Amino acid sequence: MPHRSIHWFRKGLRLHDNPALLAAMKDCEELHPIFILDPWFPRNMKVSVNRWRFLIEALKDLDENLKMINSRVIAENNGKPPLTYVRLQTVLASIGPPKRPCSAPTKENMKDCRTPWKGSYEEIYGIPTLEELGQDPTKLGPHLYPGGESEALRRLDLNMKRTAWVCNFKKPETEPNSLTPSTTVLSPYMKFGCLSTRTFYWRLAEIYHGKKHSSPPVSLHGQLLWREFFYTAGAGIPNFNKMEGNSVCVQVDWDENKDYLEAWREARTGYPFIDAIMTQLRTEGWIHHLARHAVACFLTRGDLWISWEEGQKVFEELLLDADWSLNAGNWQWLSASAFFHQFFRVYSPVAFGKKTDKNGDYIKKYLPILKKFPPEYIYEPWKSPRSVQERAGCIIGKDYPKPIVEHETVSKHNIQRMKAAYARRSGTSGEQAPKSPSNKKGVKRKAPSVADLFKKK
DNA sequence: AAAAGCGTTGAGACG
DNA sequence: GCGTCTCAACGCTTT
Repeated sequence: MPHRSIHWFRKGLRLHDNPALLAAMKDCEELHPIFILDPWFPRNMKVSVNRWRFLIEALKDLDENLKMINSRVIAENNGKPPLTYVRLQTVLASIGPPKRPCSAPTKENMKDCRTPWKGSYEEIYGIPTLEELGQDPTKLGPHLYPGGESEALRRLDLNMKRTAWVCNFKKPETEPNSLTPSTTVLSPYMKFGCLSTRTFYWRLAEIYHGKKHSSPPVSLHGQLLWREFFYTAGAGIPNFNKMEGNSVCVQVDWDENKDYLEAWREARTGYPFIDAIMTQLRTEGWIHHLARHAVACFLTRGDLWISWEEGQKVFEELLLDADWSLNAGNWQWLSASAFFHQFFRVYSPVAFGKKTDKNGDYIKKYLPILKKFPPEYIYEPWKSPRSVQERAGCIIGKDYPKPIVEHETVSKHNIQRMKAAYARRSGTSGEQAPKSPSNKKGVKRKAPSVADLFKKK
């Protein structure tokens, strides 16, 4: 049976002739090789610097050798995670497609296998209710995406039935503000592993077979590759969910602005498109990818100049599909901190939504207070004459906030601030993509490293 | 219109 | 003549 294992390296600091390590890897889907450097040791045992050097070298060598047999993508790219999608595709082309999924276990598989089950099982190990978890069920939003494998497979089937839609799928052409999702919303199921990536991949491959179909990066296959793209980045780049100590992340002098951050999080920026998206996020737990673009750009480089790490926290809390690497990676992308560098391309919180929803029906759905505004003012209600606001039963500044910033002004200013941040990056002599990723000094970590644990005390 | 950086490519230096 | 390295130019970037 597939399982996870921990291999505790104590004295056998080697890969060769290591039966315990081999046994740990057998049918193992997740291996955690560990060595315990007990801080007690240096405090209580006198060990010469020569011996320490020997141990450190042994651990480094072990670490390198373990990496060699792991992380195939990253290894294929000379030990560095691919920083562009094209590069990832090149690497994947040499690795080939993923393995076929294995079939689900049946009663037959369980024939000779017992599950010890006592009467008190439910009571002791049963799944807790929301109340028992300290959650308030009255705060629940609409139940649009029920959890679980059964729903995942049902949803997959439903989507895969539309073969023409699947073959023509181009992500940038789907709509961020349609009233029902314009994409599959399989991401929460992927995040929790209710749906296997390989199952999804091969279902698509079967549908594509012999037909004309879209390709990565915009196709559905392409979406799965984006996931791999950020997974390799998240696995291979230290401090990937932070700006500081993150080698691919542009160091930006973000503001701390509690009021702006709260306004953004609580859907009262005064920009209906932004606030509608943030409302959908809070109530339903899923928003379209391009809607994420719009609010992420607004929070960071576009308008509010607040660190992407703050946005990351809010998404982590509210998104059903929040996935560590994808969340960190996409926030860096949208804030032009990494992967994407054309910071002068700023989403307009007014114009962007209009492209696919002239009427503002999406805004009216999530911000019903604005529903009586005519289409020409729905994206910019503060521009409407008083009489229009009265007729709509919504006075701007009283019933719905005025814009907290003036987009035209702040976005221009922020582009200049981005430009300065990039100039500092290339200007400061040191940090220019070091040759080997291992030899970067001066990198500060926030999480305590092993070394930190040995410093002081 | 231009703003940036990644990765590739091709030319040239070097051994 | 050949392989390796360095450098600058260029094309591309999910909207």
